[in-house]
Amino acid sequence: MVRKLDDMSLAESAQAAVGPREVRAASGRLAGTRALATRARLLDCTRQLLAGRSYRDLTAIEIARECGTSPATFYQYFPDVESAVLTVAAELAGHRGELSEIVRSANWRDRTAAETAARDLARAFMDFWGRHRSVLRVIDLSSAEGDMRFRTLRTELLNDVTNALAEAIADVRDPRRPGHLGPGTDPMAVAAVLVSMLAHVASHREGLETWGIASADTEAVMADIVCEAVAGRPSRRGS
Amino acid sequence: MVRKLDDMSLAESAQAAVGPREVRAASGRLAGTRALATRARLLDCTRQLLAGRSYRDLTAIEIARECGTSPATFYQYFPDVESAVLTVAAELAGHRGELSEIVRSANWRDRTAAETAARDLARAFMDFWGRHRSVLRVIDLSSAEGDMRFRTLRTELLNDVTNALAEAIADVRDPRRPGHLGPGTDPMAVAAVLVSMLAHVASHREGLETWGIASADTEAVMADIVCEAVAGRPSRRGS
DNA sequence: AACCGATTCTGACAGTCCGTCAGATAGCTG
DNA sequence: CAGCTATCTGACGGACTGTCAGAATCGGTT
Repeated sequence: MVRKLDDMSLAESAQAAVGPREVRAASGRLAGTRALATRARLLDCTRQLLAGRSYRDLTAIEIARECGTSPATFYQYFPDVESAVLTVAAELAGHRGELSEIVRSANWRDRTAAETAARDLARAFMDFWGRHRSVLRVIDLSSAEGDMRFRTLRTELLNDVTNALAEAIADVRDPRRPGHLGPGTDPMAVAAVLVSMLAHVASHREGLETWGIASADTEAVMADIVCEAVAGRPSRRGS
Repeated sequence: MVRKLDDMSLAESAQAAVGPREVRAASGRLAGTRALATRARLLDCTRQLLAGRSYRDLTAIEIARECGTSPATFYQYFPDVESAVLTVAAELAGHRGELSEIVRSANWRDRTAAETAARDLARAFMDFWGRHRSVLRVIDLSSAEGDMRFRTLRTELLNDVTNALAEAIADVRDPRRPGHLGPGTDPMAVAAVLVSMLAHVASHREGLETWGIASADTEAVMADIVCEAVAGRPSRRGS
């Protein structure tokens, strides 16, 4: 019996010995070095191909070929292409701190600091999406299609920033400062909407540019909107 | 020679007799009633299946089966599954007025009217996405993947609203009214970001609800943000 | 250095889907 | 009903899926 390694990836950490969950044959053994290397190579190829082919056309055979191994080997490690992609996606969750850190470390009560933080946040989203766009696209589609594995992952990924923003909003909100979104609005809803905006614009940056809208502009606009929503608008400023 | 009908769909209108563009055999003839009916039936099934299966698993054979016809028939009308979906998607472009109308018919200089319009717009996005989510998802993915056919379509779909918003923004902008996004910001960029936000939140409504954020709240938040960005914020209001 | 057991990989196969013919069927006209 | 044309489909070669049983490889042992 060969134990499938699929679920290992979802929690690369401690609980590698979760449940037997034997999918193929005998022996509940862990993976050796060679196996781990092969698996990693397969994941690399998956990531790489995903950046080129369309998700719909990504095929198990092609991944195996690109990796210089046989299709059977692929199936040794992943039950299907989706799972391999899910695993690649799961690796992104490790970087989730990058974004929330920016939010948490800023003092949103100070106008100038807030403006800088908002700008940094927008830029960070652009960066992050730029580096991982192909994978993030798939996460988005699959989670929108209702696949809970991807939806959980997406939540995990964005949870941090969203929470951080919600906290900042709740923290800054002050009856004496005018200009916030209505006091009745749920900070979490505001945060979620902001994150959605950042994510989507980042994801379609290329399209917007094709259409004649410079990234620098969208970045600035997003920063403004974030800043307003979180820190509120000072009574005078714009033109 | 049988003429492929694929491109017909992209411009159901006048130019049905575009170019010969014979893909299969002889005779550059137009489709008869029966053919049109079959094609329409195939499109219906495509739409319907897309709502259930995941895009990745949507297969030509399945569409044909669902439709009670043979796979060969499917290929008579569409070169591949993608094209069928593209055609289904193209039909949505016909509804693009729904959204822009809301923007155009409102008087954004009047605060109350602007608030109502923004709210209506948010609701309209939610509605529209609710009705066509499965197709819109695919448009999003494919255009993000760089497929120009889908990207053009997406642009066509959102162009109207975006332009309308940009016009509204430019129109309302007035040096004496404080509270707008920086005067240097490109109205088009602002509009594009707003539309992105609306679209993405609408597309992930379900996910947000699962996560405990009520649609009514997100709707309100989006409306607020749109209103601010377009009409500017009055010097006093929130708590 | 030759052997052994466990680990890892792969050739080969049955099943399904893709995409394309040539030819069968159905509809219209006289 | 004959004849013509538009429309549909059976059937095929080729590709991908998913699963074996057995081959290749590795680490350790004598």
